[in-house]
Amino acid sequence: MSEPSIANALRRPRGVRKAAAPDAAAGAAGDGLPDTGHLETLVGYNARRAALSVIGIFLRRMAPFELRPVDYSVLSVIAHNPGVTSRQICAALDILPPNLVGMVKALQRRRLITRRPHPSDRRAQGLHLTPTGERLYREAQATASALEAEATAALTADEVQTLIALLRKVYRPGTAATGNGDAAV
Amino acid sequence: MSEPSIANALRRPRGVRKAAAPDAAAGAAGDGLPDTGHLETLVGYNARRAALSVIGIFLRRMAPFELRPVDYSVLSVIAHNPGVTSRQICAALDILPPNLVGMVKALQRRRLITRRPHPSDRRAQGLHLTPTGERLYREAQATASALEAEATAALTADEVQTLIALLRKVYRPGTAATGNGDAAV
DNA sequence: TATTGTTATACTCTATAACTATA
DNA sequence: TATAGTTATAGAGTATAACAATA
Repeated sequence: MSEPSIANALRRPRGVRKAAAPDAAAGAAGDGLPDTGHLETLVGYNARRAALSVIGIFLRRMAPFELRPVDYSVLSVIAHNPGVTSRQICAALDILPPNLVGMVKALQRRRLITRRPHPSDRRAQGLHLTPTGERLYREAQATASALEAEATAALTADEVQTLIALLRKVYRPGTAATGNGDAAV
Repeated sequence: MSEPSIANALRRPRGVRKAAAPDAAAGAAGDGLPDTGHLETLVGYNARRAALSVIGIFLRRMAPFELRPVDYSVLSVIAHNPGVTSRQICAALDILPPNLVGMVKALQRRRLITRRPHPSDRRAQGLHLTPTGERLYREAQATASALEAEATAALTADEVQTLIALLRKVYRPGTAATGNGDAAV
């Protein structure tokens, strides 16, 4: 109820360039950008900026589908796990149950997903993509791949794989991630 | 007023492990975690998770100083740019001016920073750390370094530098970042 | 006319409590 | 007693409009 939220602790930067100076007060106010050198040595700061950069591109490219990153994530989990329950999605994406309700409702209202009785638990309901949802998800997934390529245009394919592997070692220290997320190590 | 915010577009995941399955509906509800393999191939998803992981550690370790990431960033910019103006901080950290006002007020109320008339612009005021602010920032900076080491414990020093360089190439494609953020290339 | 800093405020996102139906 | 899903709501973060003082 009071803990500063982890997710909202991320700020959103736009175009910091390089403008180091021993004293920023010289000259008129608003001259050049102040030095952020120290912050740029921190993995947290750089990871946040990179994430927000990619998300900015995501929002722009996914706008035609009216899918925010979280909506795409939910659709993706349902697409690859037909019959998955809300509870499972919450656990996988770390969404709190009350906050997922509205998203599922909205996707259902758009006729992208349906809910069917769970085979063995009458409390739960399995989520599935509708044919419309499958079509839209297929296009969205292609767009996501294209957008990722755009976001990482400055990197080689090998560098992208290295980057992903290193990021996983940060947030999932146990797993010795080496590759593309399917097999290997 | 209506555009989905970029910063809040980041969600906060916690402990996704690996539990691929062709159909998640089998078994009782809430069995294992559904497959998130596709999402894990995306730089955006992984960067977000890594950033949130580091931020979680940051919040815990910085709690004694009562500094959120944004507060630490603001203090850091002031510390390394004495006399910097609010406007410059906003530009460097991409904070909107109305949202910085409260932070500056709070830091001032805690006697960590002071505001002095700007030498050449009577509209602006230069921000400076107080001796108290300098002491606290020094400790906070040491804690930030320690916390970064903790957050990247699974990586070698070289891997950390590689990771930072690659992240910079994502959010700052122009700059051929190679090293530690001070000099080089 | 443009900019710095500010107030007020609306909107979005995140988190907690509490309830129901079922296990 | 515990869990899936839900409602309601509190709290934190992000965004825009508009203003006074100064450039």
